[in-house]
Amino acid sequence: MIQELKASYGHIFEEALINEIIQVGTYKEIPEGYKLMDIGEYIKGMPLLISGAIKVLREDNDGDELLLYYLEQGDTCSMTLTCCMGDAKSEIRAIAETDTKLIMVPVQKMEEWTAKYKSWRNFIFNSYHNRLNELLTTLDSIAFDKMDMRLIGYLKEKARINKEDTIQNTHQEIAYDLHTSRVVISRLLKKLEQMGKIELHRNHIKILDL
Amino acid sequence: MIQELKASYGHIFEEALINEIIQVGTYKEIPEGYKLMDIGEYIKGMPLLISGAIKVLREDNDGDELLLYYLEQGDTCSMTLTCCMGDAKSEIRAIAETDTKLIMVPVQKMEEWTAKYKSWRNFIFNSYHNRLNELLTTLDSIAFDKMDMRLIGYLKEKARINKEDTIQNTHQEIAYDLHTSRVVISRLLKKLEQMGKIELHRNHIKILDL
DNA sequence: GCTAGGCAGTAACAATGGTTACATAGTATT
DNA sequence: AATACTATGTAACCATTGTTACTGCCTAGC
Repeated sequence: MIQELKASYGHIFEEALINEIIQVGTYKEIPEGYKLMDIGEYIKGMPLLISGAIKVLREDNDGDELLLYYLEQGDTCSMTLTCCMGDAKSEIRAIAETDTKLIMVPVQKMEEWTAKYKSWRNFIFNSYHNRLNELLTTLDSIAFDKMDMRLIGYLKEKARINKEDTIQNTHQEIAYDLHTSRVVISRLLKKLEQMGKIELHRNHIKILDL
Repeated sequence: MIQELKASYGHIFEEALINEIIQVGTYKEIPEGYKLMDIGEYIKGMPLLISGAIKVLREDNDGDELLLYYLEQGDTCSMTLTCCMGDAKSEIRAIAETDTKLIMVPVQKMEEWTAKYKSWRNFIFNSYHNRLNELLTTLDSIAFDKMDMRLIGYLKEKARINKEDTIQNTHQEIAYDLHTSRVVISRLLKKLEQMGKIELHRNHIKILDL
């Protein structure tokens, strides 16, 4: 844990803070698909991501989902950042996209460290800033783009996150993430294949030239 | 300024902080329609709203707009909150929705006060929290609702913000805010009128029962 | 090999929203 | 009052997306 913490956060946190994290934090390895947080749940701790990726989702009234963004190494969940103020419930669902290593920090420490460590303040403000900007980017694509562009963006981002040029998902799963129907995705994917941009296979999609 | 600051923020900021704000802040009265901030601009100060409302917009590649949310009394612009970290440019446009009174605080103070005052930390974290949640609500309505529901929500919110049951806007202006076309808005408004929910007039809309 | 279940392809159709075009009605300017 | 401008009403049409239904295909389990 100590080595991995230093590798990921050593350059942004001061020595004393690193030591405090080591003392109160718990190292966790999360398997792909594990649900870290659900809507309406109370927030217990804040995760500092060391490796892997977490997908953050929003849910509509019918229980259908919409992918918001991914958290990666060096990120934290900004939704947990306000938990220390009161009994804030989660507005989002978080699921491990890949096997993930992280350190869980008890939320009580957050307020304390914010007063104490400048590097922690910077980290927290940066996190908020990044999350807000990610949300805006997501909102842009939903509000301004048509489904074909959203799909291309989704495939690119997914490939980047998983460090592969193959998307290991069914059309149905993609449809859930983009909040549309399987038929729509199949239709658009077929068009992309005909344009020579991807190759379609059962349960996976090979990206050629997006 | 002092009285108005205390009336709006006296119950959340400690005495010493109020005094600092009085020393370094500048009181401003902003007329309706004034552009406080545009996309790509560097952020100079953070506004603490005393009265009035500010609409916050996002822009697409064609220069068309989309209303994100309103800032009201007790709010601050969370986009400015990260400016102190580096040279962050604004991602949004902010325009006074009504005549607005606010206090501008130089951004350098933010980091200093975050270390020094617990009430300031709470305020900042609360602001981020509220802004994130507002953004999520906006995103929900764009992603999950159809235009008729978005329009109803828009009219309700606009009436609430302006403390009137009359919306002083043309169909074209509403269309801009919702990122759609005037014809679509006219069509839907006419339906709402036929359902007895609103009354249409030139340049304004009377809300009956939304 | 056979079968059941999940996955993908596709057609046909419906619903929603965006576009163009034009008519009409207020309002302001002269 | 004549004119010009802006706001609104509405029809017709198109594009995109969503829905339903049915097909065949692959694969795991028997």
